[in-house]
Amino acid sequence: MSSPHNPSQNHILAALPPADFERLAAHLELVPLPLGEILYEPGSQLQHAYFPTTAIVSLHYVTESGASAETAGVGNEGVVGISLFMGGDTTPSSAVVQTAGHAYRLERRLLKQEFDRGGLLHRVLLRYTQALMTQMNQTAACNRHHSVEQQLCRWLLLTLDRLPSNELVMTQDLVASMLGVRREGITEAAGNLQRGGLIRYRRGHISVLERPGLEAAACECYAVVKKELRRLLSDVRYRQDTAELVV
Amino acid sequence: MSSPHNPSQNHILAALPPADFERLAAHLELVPLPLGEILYEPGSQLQHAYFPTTAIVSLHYVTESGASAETAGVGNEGVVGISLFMGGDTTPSSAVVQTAGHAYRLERRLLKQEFDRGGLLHRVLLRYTQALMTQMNQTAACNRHHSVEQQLCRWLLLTLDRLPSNELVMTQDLVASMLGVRREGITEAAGNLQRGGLIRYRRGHISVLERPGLEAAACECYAVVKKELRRLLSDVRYRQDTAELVV
DNA sequence: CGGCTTGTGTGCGCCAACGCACAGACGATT
DNA sequence: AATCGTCTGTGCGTTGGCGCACACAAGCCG
Repeated sequence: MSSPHNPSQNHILAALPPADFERLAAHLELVPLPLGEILYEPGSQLQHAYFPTTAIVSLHYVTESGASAETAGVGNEGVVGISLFMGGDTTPSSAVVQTAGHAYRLERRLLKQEFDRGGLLHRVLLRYTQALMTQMNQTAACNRHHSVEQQLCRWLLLTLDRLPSNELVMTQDLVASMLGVRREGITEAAGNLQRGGLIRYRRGHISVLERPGLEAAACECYAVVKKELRRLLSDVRYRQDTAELVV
Repeated sequence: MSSPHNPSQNHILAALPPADFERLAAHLELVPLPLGEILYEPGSQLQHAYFPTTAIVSLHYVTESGASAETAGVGNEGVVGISLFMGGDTTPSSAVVQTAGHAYRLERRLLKQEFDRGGLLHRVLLRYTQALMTQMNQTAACNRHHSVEQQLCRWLLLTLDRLPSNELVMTQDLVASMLGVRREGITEAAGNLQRGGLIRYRRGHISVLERPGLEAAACECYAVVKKELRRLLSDVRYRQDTAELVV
């Protein structure tokens, strides 16, 4: 009887105490996020914050010469639109849907209002923002010092952690543009991983076969980001995810 | 009669309305920050927030293999210790003094207290944090796509903007470790810039001769960061910097 | 003034990643 | 079942940055 969608699928929303949650729930609007949809671009004034449930959004910067690089990703653990409550309203970066799915969105004014109440949402959003900073930090260091293959592993793991299955729908070309490297570089790195039995892929589908192996092949950055996310969001209360699968 | 030091030399403190400022002023402690001093490291629990006046602090991450990379810098425009009010208390990165000087420090509890009042400090700190994120973002993209020489220019400009003079005391070795590149890479890039008449250096001293030229040689990242800093902190009121030079 | 520490210049060989070009292979479509 | 667009494999030559080794120079200090 219930929809397969539920705001509690997003960890931030799930962390709210019932009172706060109910106050927001009425204003949360479920929206589909198709692959490639742009949530915001450098100049644009963001109108909503997005709390992904099944979608994954990539935050990245596009250089003047057209090259791009992801600096962080956002899935059901977070929210897109930090700048709304941080006070800047916009950012020089962009947000693009990397994996199609759904998100609940909340109008800018309502988010601000709730944030300014200073309740748990305030606390959780700031902690999440810090986790996001860790991700950016780590991406910066990773871009400087780690190989494409290591970075691919890191990225696959981070993406996987935001998905229910162990398969992601993603062409090598797309992955390359996320990491800001050549498509051929991904072909080669992914080939190595496949030969090693860690992953398997075919035309736009990548599945992870042996997770521990992937973790070993990844640089430390994955673990650092993961650990920090857990640390920062663990002591907030989590609402049971009561979404029943509709069959 | 007055000390050459004044909390208003820090832009964040200077932005506070008199009432808030006075409340804090009594608890601000002027501390010298010698080159190389470590304000925090990955595991450590930070006890104070630091508001630099003349010092510059480098936020960076050290990889398992010992390589390091700066992800952002903090001078008199900002504050070291974001995690104190963001709620995480620590971070996986480090903060090291890059240019010796002074800072005012504020005890953790007092900072939190004032932050939680929800006054202007709250607002300014969050906006500053967003600016800091922009810096990290940009560093990530820059590390991926821009040349060592471009990055050197960006870094020189950002550092210069935090100093009163046009000379910085800094060995090439140190610059290299900031950018996470080889010392020889800096020698070469700096040599080019010197031949082009943009800078001049001698054993640990770098002076900028032609700023516009440097800006032209830098990648866009400098301008993006600078513009965002201005945008985010411009509409807050600034106390006059009344520090009189003591002769 | 001479010596020593500490920066800086330079010349290798090396390698990861790049840019380009094209062949092949998959799988959806009709 | 044939077709065609899209995705993937591979093979170049090129290059920016790395790692190492060592020569030299600047300036502090006795």
